[in-house]
Amino acid sequence: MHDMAVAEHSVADPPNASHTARARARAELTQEIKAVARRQLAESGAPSISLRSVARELGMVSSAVYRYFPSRDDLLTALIIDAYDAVGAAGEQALAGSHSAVMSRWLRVAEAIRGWAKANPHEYALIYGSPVPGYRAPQDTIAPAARVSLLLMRLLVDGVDSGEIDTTEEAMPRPVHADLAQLRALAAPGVPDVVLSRGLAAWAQLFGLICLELFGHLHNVVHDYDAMFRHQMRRAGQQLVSRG
Amino acid sequence: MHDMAVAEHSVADPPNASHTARARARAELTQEIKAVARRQLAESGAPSISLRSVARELGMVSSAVYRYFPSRDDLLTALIIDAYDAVGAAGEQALAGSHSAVMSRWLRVAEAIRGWAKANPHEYALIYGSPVPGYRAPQDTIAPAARVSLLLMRLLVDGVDSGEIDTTEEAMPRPVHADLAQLRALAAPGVPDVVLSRGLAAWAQLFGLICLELFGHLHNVVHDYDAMFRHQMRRAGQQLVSRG
DNA sequence: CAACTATCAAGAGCAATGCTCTCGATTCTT
DNA sequence: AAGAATCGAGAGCATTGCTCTTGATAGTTG
Repeated sequence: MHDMAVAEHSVADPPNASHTARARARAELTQEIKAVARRQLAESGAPSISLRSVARELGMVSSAVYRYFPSRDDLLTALIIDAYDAVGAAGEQALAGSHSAVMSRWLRVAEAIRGWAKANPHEYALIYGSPVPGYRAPQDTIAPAARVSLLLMRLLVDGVDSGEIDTTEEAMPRPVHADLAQLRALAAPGVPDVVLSRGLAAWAQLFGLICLELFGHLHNVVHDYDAMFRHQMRRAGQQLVSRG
Repeated sequence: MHDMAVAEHSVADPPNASHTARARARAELTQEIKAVARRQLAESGAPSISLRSVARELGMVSSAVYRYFPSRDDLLTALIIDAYDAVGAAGEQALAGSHSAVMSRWLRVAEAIRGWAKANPHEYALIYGSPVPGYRAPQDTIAPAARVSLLLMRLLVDGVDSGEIDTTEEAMPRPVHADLAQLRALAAPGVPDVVLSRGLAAWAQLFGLICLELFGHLHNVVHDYDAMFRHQMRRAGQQLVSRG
C-alpha cells in the first residue's frame, strides 16, 4: 500500500545502489549516524539530539552529516521508524510460535510492550508521546507504526475463530459501526463490531497505563508498577474476551 | 500539603509585595509574558517557545525577561501549572452543581477533559505528553496536577455512598491492595479496592484514548472521533459502576 | 528630605545550534 | 580516459539560552 520499502536513506540514492564501494560506505555511515543518535536519544531524550554532536562523535564535520540526513527532523524520523519497528518486533517475539490461549497471549504482548517501553523510555516517548517536530506523520512511519497494532488484530481474529472471545452482538452507534466496519475490512476479517470495540478499549487502556506510568502521572499513587500493570491488564483481558 | 500557594513568580518576590507600583508592574508583566508564551505554545507547540521572541513581541530585550523567569524551563513550568489548572477547571465546571447519576457525571467529565484537550492540543501535550525538559516534576506542579484526578475520586466516593457503584469484593494481589489502600486513605475514604481499581482502569482508558486521538495514532482508523469517544467512555462508565 | 539599597531595562557577549554554500578531492559512469 | 556525480571540509549566517555589566529608577530608611 504505502511505500514502506525505502525508509532507509533520506537522501535520494544513486540509481544503481548497493554494490559499489561508495554505496556500501554510505549505508554503513548512515547506520553509524543513526546509532550515535539513538544512543544520545536513549541517554538524554529527543530534544537534546544534535546533528553537530553526532558529527563530532563520528569525527566528521557537521555539514557532512547533511549528505546523509537532509535535516535534523529527517534523522528523528528515521529513529521514529526504527522505534516503531523495535516495539513491533518486541511484541511479535513475545508470542512467537505460541498458540496458547488468547488471554495469556494478550498478557504476554502487553508485558512485552511495557517492557520495551520501560527499557527505552525516550524512544517510547518519541513515538507515543507528544509529536516532536511540526506534527509529522510522513508516509514512511505509518506502516511500521501499524505493525504493533496488527498484533492485537491477529489476536482478535484468532480469538473469534477459536470461540474464546464472546461475540454476543450489542447495540452500536451508526458512525462507530462505520469505522469498525472499515477497520474489519482492512485488518480483521470476521471480527464483529463488539469485539473490535473492546479491542480498542483494551488498546487504549494498555497505552494509557504505560503513558501514565512512564510520564510520571502515577507518582506517589502506584508504587509496585509491575503488579499494578499486570493486574490491570488481566482485567482488561477479561473484558476483552468476555463482555462485561 | 505541598506549597502550592506560591506558584506565580519564579523569582523571589520582595518581602513587601503586592501594593507598591513596582510590584503591580511586575505582576502585570509576569502575566503578559506568560500570555505571549501561551499564545506561542498554542500556535506552534512547546519546543518553539523562545524567550527571545517573547521578549521581542513585548518590546523588551531578552535579558529583561530573565528578571521574571530565571530560565526557559521556569517559564514552561509556569505554563504547565496553568494548563493543569485549566483542565482541572474545565472538569470541575462540567459537573458544577450537578447531582445527577454517577454515570452521566462520568460522561460529562470525560467529554469536558477531551474537549479541553482538543481545544488546546499543545497544552495537553505539554502536561500529558512526553515530559519536555529533563524529566521535571517540581513540587509546584503536583498539586495542580492532582486537581483533575480528585474529580474522579469524588465521583467514586459519591457513587459508593449512593450505592450506584457495585462494590462486590474481588480478589486482589497483595501489592495492588497496598497501593489502593494508600490511595483510599489519601483521597477516597470508604471506596473499596475493586472500585479504585476500576477507577484507575477508566482513567487510563480516558487518557489513553485522548492521547491516541490527539497524537494521531488513530489516523485512518477512526473518523468520527466524537462518536467513538462517546461510545468508549459509555462502555468505560458501565464497567466502572458495575463490575464486568 | 536626603542617602542608601534593591530592582529594573538595556546592551554586549559567549557558546551552541540548524542549516547553506563553496571548494577541492575522490569515486563512479560512460 | 573524460565527464559527471558524490563526498568531506570549512567558513559563514541567523537564532537560541544565558551571563555580566552599566546606568537609571523606585523603594526604603536615616
